[in-house]
Amino acid sequence: MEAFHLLSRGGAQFDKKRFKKDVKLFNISTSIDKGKGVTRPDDGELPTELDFFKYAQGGPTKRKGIREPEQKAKKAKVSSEEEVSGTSTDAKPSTSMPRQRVTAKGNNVPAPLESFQDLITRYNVPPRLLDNLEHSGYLEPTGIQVHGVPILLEGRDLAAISPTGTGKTLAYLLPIFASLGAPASSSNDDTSRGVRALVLAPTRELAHQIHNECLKLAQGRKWRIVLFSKATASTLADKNVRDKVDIIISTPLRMVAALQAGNLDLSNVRHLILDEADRMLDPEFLEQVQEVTGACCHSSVRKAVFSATLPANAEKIAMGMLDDPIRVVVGLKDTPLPLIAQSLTYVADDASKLPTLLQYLAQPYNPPVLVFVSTQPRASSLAEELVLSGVQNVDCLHAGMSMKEREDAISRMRKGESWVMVTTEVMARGMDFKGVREVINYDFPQSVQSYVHRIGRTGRAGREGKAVTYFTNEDGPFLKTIANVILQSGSTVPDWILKLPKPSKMKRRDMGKVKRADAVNNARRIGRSDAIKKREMIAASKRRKQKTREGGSNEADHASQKGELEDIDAQ
DNA sequence: AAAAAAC
Repeated sequence: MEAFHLLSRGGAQFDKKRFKKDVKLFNISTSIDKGKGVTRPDDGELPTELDFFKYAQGGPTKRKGIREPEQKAKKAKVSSEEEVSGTSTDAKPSTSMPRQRVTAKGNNVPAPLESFQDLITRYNVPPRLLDNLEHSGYLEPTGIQVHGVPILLEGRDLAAISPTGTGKTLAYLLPIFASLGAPASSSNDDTSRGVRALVLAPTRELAHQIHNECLKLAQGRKWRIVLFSKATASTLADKNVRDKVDIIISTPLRMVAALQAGNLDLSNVRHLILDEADRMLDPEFLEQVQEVTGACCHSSVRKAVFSATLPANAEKIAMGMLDDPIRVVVGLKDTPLPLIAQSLTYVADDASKLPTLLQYLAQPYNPPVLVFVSTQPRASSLAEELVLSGVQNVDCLHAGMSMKEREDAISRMRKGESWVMVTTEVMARGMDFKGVREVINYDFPQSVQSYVHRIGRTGRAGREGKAVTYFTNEDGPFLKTIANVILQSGSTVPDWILKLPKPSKMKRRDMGKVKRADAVNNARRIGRSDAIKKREMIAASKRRKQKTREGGSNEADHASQKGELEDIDAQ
């Protein structure tokens, strides 16, 4: 009984506090938005359509990964395939979201929603749920909600691909709430006993955020919605407590631990959601996820995967998990939103990054800024350097910190007390800080997926955003790939970057070898012209080629780089 | 390709 109290009390209290905070933040940022929106009314209309056609017709910068799915959809005019053009959403009066092309592929695709009111007329959804939507500021369904919600409500499996900040969470929570039925605590019916919905996410912060969203939308209902943690997991050892839980939000490993301890029964789960699906299907997570999905053994469990990115290998695994799935794609897969203004900044080498960032922060900027680095130590030390350099309200968040420190950092972020947040991949996915207008990739992202998710922390819910990515000579091999992604989503990149050799033909240099931390050179480099940057990058790419031909040693590489850099400096 | 995150 005590355990039971701990469980429900924790949830309820947190709910109210969070709810108020979120509402405040939300109101402030929307009012700012309206002002901005007026000055640029056409935003969001141009880029989406233009870009699709540019690449569908095979422009000079076409990319295989983007063209393929679109072409397939056109070639195979099978009756079971349905293409929904943007026109279905065009009819709507006014949405804060930019219009995006939607394709829904699969057997008997349910008709999209016209509005949230449709939920009452078509699916008998309790009006209270719609009230909660309205109170939370959700007035018009987004593309993924319009298409995804009916699919889930009609009990179909779904693979949903929709850009960052386009309302995926609501798209899967709404159907869960609409079809969950009576709370387990007030029911003797076996079918509504115990956990009936499970949402898996890759980080605790994201699980936490999803949980808050749940509490907001489920207000007035007596469902027990549990954010799985060490404390809550242990309370579930009591079967009486366990049977009264309706929804669990968790990271995979926590679930695995509880399953193995025998403290968890997932045999009545009817809704299973993988958020950030491609991340969850990464080799390191896959086994854990499979163990959890395996434990969801009810014959009528419906599964859905959601992400803004879904590389081919992840999609294959996902589709294998789903039963007669419908695949919905909003916008272009693996592509950032056009309303994020993206740019690349050349910084020559690692030592040049800090002065560049300090210079940036010395000018007026839009806090909070999210700064992404590649490792935990780099996050800590950069944050420290910024503080020492006199930058105000610097925060740091990575998974090496204690849970308390992590929670505090998030809370400062939510309250707007953080101006510069230095972080790792832990924050790259799913986190929704409505105020974030700028993202800086201090360290070059390690994949297109990472890039798309990182910069997707801004430009959320129809707002504009700005993303800057630093690149060094060492980042050359992946520069063109990211440049193409930028181009594809409506931003521009310097011509000379697009003329770099193909990434596939370059071999990545061994890292950590040549670190020229010459402060004088660094200071000079920051102000260099494009022409010089171009020379340096091409020289770097030549060195890489030569090195792969020779299979060269460290010293040889060092010497040749030094020589070439000195040549350039001399001019 | 590679670090991060998951407990």
